[in-house]
Amino acid sequence: MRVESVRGMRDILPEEAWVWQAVEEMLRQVFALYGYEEIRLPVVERAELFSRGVGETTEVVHKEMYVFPDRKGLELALRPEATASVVRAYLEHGLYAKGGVTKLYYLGPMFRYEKPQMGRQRQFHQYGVEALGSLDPALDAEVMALAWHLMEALELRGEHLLFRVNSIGCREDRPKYREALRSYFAPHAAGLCPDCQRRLEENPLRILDCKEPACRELAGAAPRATDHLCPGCKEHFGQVLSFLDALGLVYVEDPTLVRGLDYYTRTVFELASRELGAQDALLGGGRYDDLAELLGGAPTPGVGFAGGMERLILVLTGQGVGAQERPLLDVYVVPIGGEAKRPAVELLTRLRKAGLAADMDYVGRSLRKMMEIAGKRARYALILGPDELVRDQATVKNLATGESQTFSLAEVPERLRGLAERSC
RNA sequence: GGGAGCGUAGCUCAGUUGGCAGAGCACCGCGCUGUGGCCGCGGCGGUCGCGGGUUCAAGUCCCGUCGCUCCUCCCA
Repeated sequence: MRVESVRGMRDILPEEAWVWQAVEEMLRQVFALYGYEEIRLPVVERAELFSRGVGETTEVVHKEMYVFPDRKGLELALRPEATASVVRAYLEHGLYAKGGVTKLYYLGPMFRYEKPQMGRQRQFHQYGVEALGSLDPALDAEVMALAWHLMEALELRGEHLLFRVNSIGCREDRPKYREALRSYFAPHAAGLCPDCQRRLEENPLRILDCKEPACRELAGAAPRATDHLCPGCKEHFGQVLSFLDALGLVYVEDPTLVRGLDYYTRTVFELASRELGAQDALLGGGRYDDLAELLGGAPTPGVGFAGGMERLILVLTGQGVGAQERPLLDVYVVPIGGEAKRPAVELLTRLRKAGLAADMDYVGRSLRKMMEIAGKRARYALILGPDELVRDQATVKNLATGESQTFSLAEVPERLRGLAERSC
């Protein structure tokens, strides 16, 4: 049988890849507006980075991570997310030594062993930002504003987007809140779904975002994380919300919002789209003030988020982005007869050196066919036949208007550049 | 991990109670090597996902398997 790609890992073909490039370009521009610089991280890390950072008991780590030993038996993992790597790199290279807030962004593939479906692949791609070194609630709000700015820059229609925010407190608050949840749910344990009965012991916070109707109903009246915050966390959350208001950001406070990664503290948020079906989270993030310590570094607060490229592009194409024309060639060179081949090849090179995107046929297509290809792919056809050659000329045809002009071979690249610039 | 549906040409899909493998689009050629879009004619293109089974005969029925899609789950 023919060798095929691995389940959950797909190719992004040119017809789609150019949309990715355009989106990535837009993301980079907006990141730069907020003072973020790119960091490029390895795709493979020590498995320990994630079991310590993201949490041994999280689904992402203990059920979905690609783990394998290298040839010397070192436990490695394909990264399931990038925040732990960013913090690892921050500590490893002493980026804190520069003082102030370190703002980093990344783009790249992540890996999780899940059942693939629409908007969920085993190799998927995330864009994300991390701001390290400040506890300031204004920074939480700024990170969220940046996320919203991205959506606006990409012209995502706001009515399909919902920003949810919550605070899950610090490491002192969390055990207390967990206990509060346990004692609330314990008497109703029989009414919970089997998963949640297990969660009651392991991680009662996750009962809150269970979608089982019975669990949801119970969760509705459950104690709220925001009622179990220490004074410091309460103050912080209040400040975050007031900065969000000041920035004019529309959001919903959602006391059931809990994230699946253990490193989150205080602020957590999520941006969902109604256009995505079951996998509706476009991006998610929050604060992770203990992560640096979990990884053996000095205490360093941080906030950030990560978004899924595939889902972003799904929403964008759903809104008709990418339906317009792909970038065209400037020129398609059409030689007529064998004599013209050599000058055509030479001319191609000169066109390209002049900065014009140019191509020609290499499979021996008929003149008519070459013109047809030119009409589809290029703005101009450059016809080079015996008639032109005797005069050292070429015919340039504007494929949108059908008009032709004749130029001397020597000046063709220059003249075409002039035409191409005017028509842009 | 649990549940459901679907896999036929590059793409979108027909294919009757089991009886010769089809269409449209795309691609290539010709009409028309001196000019693309329209039209006409012709052509290329298939391990019917894969492997078994039932049958005189399987795209069609049965079992398994892989893949995709949806729900659940998880999250980006």
